[in-house]
Amino acid sequence: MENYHMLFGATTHAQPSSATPNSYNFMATAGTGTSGGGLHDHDRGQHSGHGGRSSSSFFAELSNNNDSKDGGAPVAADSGRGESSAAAGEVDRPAARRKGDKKERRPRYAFQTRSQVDILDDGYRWRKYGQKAVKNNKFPRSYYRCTHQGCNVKKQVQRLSRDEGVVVTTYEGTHTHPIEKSNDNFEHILTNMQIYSAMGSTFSSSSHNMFH
DNA sequence: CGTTTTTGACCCGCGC
DNA sequence: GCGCGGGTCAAAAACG
Repeated sequence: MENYHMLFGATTHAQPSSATPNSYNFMATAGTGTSGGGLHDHDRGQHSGHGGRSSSSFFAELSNNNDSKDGGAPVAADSGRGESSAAAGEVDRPAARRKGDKKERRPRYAFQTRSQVDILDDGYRWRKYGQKAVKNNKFPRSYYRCTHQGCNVKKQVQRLSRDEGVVVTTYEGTHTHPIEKSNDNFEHILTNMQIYSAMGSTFSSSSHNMFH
């Protein structure tokens, strides 16, 4: 891979924000509240609020547990995974994990950015665990997961085939650990970004429509 | 040498 | 019941 990894301003790849203000479309989806009801917000947004508002405020949580099938991705807990351990010893099968489990909240946040690079550095460390091509898009979708132990936050990045410059990043879950890198970085983005339109819950109707 | 990326296979829910 | 579409895993390669 290339080595543009650092911050935004420093990287040459990042388009000079001076001339072109990055445009960001921000939206949020509800989080799979399987158990219905529930969904307390609690306060997990403890991101070291040094300075002004913490980044969590940016990801306002939208809990519209409406009925109507959830969005295009049934993101149930990660059970499944039968895997090829067949011959190997005994890996207990999945199953046994339904019912009213209390820990099923997994909010999803998505926002659209206009940038040359797919991966925006949000201060966390991500490990790519998959890449798949989706049907109405020319570019593949990349799946990342937070490397921190116990942090099951996932993120997927996809670029629109239509506009190469538009990248859709979808976060899933909430980080349960402080950010490794400086937060300023992110704040800087926030400051520079312009939220054009916040899409409501309607977004989750079907993923196909959205990217097409 | 450890960690992350790559990449094909597998799995699962849903629609037909 | 099968096929499609999408998400995940895991082994090996790549990278530092």
